[in-house]
Amino acid sequence: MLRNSSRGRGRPRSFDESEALDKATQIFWSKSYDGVAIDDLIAGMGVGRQSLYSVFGDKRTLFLRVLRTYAERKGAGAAKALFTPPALRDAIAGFLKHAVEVATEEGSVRGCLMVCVAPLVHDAEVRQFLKDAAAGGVALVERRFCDGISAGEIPSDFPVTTRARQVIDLARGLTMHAQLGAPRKTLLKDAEEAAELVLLPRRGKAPPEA
Amino acid sequence: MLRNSSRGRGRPRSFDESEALDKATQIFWSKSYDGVAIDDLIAGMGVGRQSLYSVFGDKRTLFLRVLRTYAERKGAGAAKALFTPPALRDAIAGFLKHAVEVATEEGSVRGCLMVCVAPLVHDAEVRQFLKDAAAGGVALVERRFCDGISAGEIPSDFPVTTRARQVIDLARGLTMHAQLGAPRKTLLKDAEEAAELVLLPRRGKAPPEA
DNA sequence: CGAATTTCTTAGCATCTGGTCCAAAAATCC
DNA sequence: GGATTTTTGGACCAGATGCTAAGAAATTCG
Repeated sequence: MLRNSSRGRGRPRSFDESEALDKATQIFWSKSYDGVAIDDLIAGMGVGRQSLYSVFGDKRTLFLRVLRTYAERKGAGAAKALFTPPALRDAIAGFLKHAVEVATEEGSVRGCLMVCVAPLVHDAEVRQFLKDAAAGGVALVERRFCDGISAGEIPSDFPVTTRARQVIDLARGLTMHAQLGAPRKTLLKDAEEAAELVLLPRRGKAPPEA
Repeated sequence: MLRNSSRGRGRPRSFDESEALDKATQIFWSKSYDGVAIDDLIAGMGVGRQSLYSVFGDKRTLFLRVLRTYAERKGAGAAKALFTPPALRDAIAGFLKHAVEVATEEGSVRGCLMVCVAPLVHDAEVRQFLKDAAAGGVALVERRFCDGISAGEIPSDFPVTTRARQVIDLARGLTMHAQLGAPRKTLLKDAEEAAELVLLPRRGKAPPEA
């Protein structure tokens, strides 16, 4: 019953746990929870049925773990894209472009687990996770806006929370377009335009000097 | 084999076709294609199994019909919200608010069939339909922007296509928030703010006089 | 009324679903 | 080598799945 994570007494595993998890991610991503049969997972992950259940638990548990891992990774990438560039404008554009790049990666599935798949999993825990993740994303962008205010790149009355939410919405929109098959090139341009939009000063304010 | 749509020779129908279709819409909407079993439809639509198949075809066909009907209705509502108000700003705000209202209607399911459910139906025809519908939505908003240019409400270099796409993206974002449980009041405010954002003049241009 | 036509009801089918059981295999510890 | 521990592979299960078949019921036409 116990796990043989690294070295134990029993028979060694014939698969790599995190590798199998990545495979599972792709499977859920491409077939969307309900469309995935256990047999799909077995075939795609290279794990026997019994091993799957004893290592990852049942389907729902596995999906939750996949979702958490995915979110963690994506969150890290987003944060990097957001806080690395010194200029606010590059940061926001980079954030949106990052979303596009992830959603249009070659060899992977189009779209995004959290935008296109998870929202309609009929499960309270999944829903709560998504809420929290969305709030986290907004908070991240908001923080970056605040940094921009400190740096004098945007006026101090910039509606940081509202605009942060809008950035997330636009990112979602881009991701959905990606899933529907829009070409990466177009989407990257849209991302730039979205960044430009969301950085516009409020009505009645003069634009800041670059 | 033939249909007894209004008056014919055989036994009369015991259900109203379009009423049953509305029920089906609600069912798909709340349980998302894969989650719907034929028995759910039978129970929810008040139609016998055999009748369901002979009148509506199989599950996929029924869903497609539901989707088309839904889209038609929603498109009409959106056009009305968009072209009724004389002021451009009210039109855009109204469009977004309309989306929110539909997505948060009491007694109905939260969200939107076309935003939250259909995107992950793994079917070429459905996907094409969604693409076309999205393009149609963008075109509608774009046309309204053009009217706004004619009326002198926005400058003639206003990026109508880009902004139209962004309006649709923001509407989608609002809808997804609705599905995740955001209160209508908040969403309506967000819709106003989104309208404001998307009507901002481009950088370097002075705002137009009201 | 009887023939024709259409819909309704019940039963059933083959397949797939998520999940469990159990014995064999492969490693370590003594 | 033998006991112990863990993973593996396959058989298996009860229930749900989408869909079809066959006959009874309800209506119109002659």
